[in-house]
Amino acid sequence: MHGARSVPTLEDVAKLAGVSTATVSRCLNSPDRVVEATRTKVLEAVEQLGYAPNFAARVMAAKRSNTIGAIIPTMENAIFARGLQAFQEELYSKGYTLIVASSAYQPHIEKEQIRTLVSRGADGLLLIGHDRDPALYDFLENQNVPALVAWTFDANGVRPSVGFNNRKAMMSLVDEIFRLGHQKIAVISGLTEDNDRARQRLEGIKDALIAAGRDPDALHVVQTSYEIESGASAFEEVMSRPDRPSVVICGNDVLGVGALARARDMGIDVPGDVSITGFDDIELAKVATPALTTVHVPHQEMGRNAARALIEMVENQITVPSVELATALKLRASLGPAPSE
Amino acid sequence: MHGARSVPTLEDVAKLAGVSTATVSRCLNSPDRVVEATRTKVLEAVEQLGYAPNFAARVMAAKRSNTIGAIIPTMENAIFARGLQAFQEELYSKGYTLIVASSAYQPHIEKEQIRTLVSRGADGLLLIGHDRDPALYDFLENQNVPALVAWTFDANGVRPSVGFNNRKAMMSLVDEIFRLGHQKIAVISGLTEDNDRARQRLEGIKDALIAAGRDPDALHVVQTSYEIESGASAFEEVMSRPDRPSVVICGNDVLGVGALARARDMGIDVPGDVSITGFDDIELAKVATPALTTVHVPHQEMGRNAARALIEMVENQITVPSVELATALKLRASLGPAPSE
DNA sequence: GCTAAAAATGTAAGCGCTTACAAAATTTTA
DNA sequence: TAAAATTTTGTAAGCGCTTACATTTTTAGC
Repeated sequence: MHGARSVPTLEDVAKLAGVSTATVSRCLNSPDRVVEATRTKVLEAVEQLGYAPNFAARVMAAKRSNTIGAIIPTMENAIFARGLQAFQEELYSKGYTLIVASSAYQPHIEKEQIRTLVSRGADGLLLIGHDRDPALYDFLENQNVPALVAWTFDANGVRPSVGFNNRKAMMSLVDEIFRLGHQKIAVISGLTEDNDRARQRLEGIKDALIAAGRDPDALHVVQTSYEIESGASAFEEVMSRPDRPSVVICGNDVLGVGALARARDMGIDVPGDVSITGFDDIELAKVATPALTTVHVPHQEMGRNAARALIEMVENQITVPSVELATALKLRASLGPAPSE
Repeated sequence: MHGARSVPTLEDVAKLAGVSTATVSRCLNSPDRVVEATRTKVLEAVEQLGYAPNFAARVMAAKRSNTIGAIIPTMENAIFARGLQAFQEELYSKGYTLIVASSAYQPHIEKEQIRTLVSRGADGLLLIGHDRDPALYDFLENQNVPALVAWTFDANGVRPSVGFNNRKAMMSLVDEIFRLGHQKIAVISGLTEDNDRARQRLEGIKDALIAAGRDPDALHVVQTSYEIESGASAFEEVMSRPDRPSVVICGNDVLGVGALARARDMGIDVPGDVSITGFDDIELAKVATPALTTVHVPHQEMGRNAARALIEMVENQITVPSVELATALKLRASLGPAPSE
C-alpha cells in the first residue's frame, strides 16, 4: 500500500539544512561554488530525506535536459544494439543521458516518437537513415532541436550524417562473389520503401552487375522485413524457383541467418549447393553454422562518432561535417566458389 | 545552423487562436470539454505554429507523466526483447509511454537508473528479479513510485511479481535429461551474485539431483556472464576437463548458443558426443544448429500481464497479487540420449 | 421572454527547480 | 585596520503547463 506521504522537494532540503533553495541547488549542480561546511550539511539533509531532484522542474527552469534521444527502427534484433551501446557510453561519459525509442520501421510511429522525444526535452536527436517526411525536419528546425543521421553516409543529406556508404560496401561484396564464379544471383532485400539503407544496398548490387557488364534488371529480388523468419521464408521461395541461384545475397545478417536455418531444414548444403551472404557483421553472423560471410560495419566507432558529433551540435548550436566510415568484407564459410555443373 | 527562433508555447497558441491558455490545454487533453468551433480554431493554430507541448511543464503541473520505466539487465541480446515489446504494446494501448534503461547487470548502475527514472517522473517501474539493495525499495516507497518485479515469481517477495518459477522450470528440464540416461552433467550458469533467476535455475538443477538420489555437490558448475562468447569459452573449459560431461546445461539460450558454436569449432558432435540445453526459448534457440533444447518462457504473456498489473498499481495506488505463469519444455535436436560408452 | 441549470471559457495560482542580481561574509591589499 | 576585491549565500522571478474556481454563454423549462 502506498501512503499519501508527500515527496521531498528542494525546499524541504533547504529548510532542514537551514539554507536557501539556491544554495541547495548549487550544492547539487556546481558543488565547488559552495563552501565545504554548507555542502556537507546540505548533503546530509538530502540523504536524510531521501531527496531526488524533480527532473521536469529542472528541465523547465534550466531549459536543457542533458538528454539525447535516439529513434531506431527496431529493438527486436541486435542490428543496432552495438552501435547504440557505444553511442550511449560516449554520451554518458560527457554527462548526457540517452533515451531510446523504436519505430518498428513505421514512418508514422517514428514521427510520433520524434515528437515525443522533443516534448520530453531531448537536446538532440539521433535518427537512422535520411528517408523521412521533410516536414519532420521543419518541425525539428522549428523546435530548435538538432538531429544527426547515422547508419548511412550522405555528404549532401538534409542533416549531417555519421555512417558508411551502403552502396559501395555492397558493391565490393558482390565483386568478391563474382570473383568466385557465381552467375546466378538471388537477393533477399529488406523493404526498400522508406529505407535508404536497404535501397542503397540493392543499388550497390546493381552497380556491381553493371560494372561486370551484366543485366541489372535480370536480378531476382525478394523484399521482406528484417526478421529471421522472413529471411527463412524468402530463402525457401527463392530456392523453389525452377532456376536455382548459386548465391543468395541477403540485405542483412538477420535475413542471412534465417536463410541459413531454412537451408539446413531443407537439406540444402551451404556453401556446397548455394552460398549465402549477410550484411552488418553482428554477433549472430559469427556463431551461425556455417559462419556467415558479411560486410563488417564499424558499429562502435559509428556510435562513438555520432555521440561526439551530436554533442557538438547541441552545445555549440552548429552543424557538423558528415563523417564516412569504412566497412570491410568478412569472408566466412557461408560463401564458397560457384558449384560447377 | 540553428536560428535563435523561440519555440512556440501554449500561450502563443492561445494568442493566435484568440482564446485562453486553459482552453488550449483542454483542447489538447480533454477535447470534448470544448465546443467544436473553438477546437478547430485552436488545432489550426497548433498546426500553424508547429506547436508541441512541453512535457516537463505538463508533468510538473499535472503531477503525473503517464510514463512507465523499465530497467532491464541488458539490451545486448534478445533475452528481454520480446517480453518488453509486449509490455510496451500493452502500455501504449492504455495511453502510457515506456522508457527503458539498461543496468548492464550492475547493481550500482541499476540504482542510478532507478533514481533517474523516478526523477524523470515515471509513474511506475518494472524491475527484473527481486535481488537488490532494500534501500532502493525504501526510496521508491518514499517517492511514492510503485514497482513490479518480472521474469521471476515469488509470492512472498518485497514487491509483487509477474513471472515464472525458475527453479521448478529448470528442475523439469533436468528430469528430462535424466530420463535420457545422462549421468555426467556440467553446468554453465549465469553469474548468481545479485541475480535470483540464475541462482534459482541452479537450485533447480540441484533439486533434480537430490530428487534422483544423487549428490548435488558433485555438480561441475562454471559461472559466467550472459554473452555468446562467454558461453563458448565456458564450454571449451568444461570440455577440456579429463572427465567430459555427456550434457552441458546452460543458464540461458545465449550461453547455449555460444556453447553450440564452440562445439562446432572444436569438432564435437551435438548431440552425438555431448548434449547442450538452454533456457528462455528466444528466437536464437530455434535457428541454432542443431536447434537448441530449452525451456520456453511465455515472454509475451508476461509482458502483457506485467503492464496490466503495473497500471493497476499506478492508477489505484494499491498492490496487486503476484502472478505465476507456466513454462514449457522445448525438446529439440541439441539434446539426445546419453552416449553409451 | 425570463429564470434556472448546464456547458463553455477565462482567471490565476501554483508545480519544483535554476539563475540573475543583490546582499552578506570573508579574504586581500595597502 | 579600513577599504577593496572576492567568495558565499539569499531573494525572487520565472520556465510552460494544468486545474480549481469564477465568470460568461448557451440551452432548457415553463
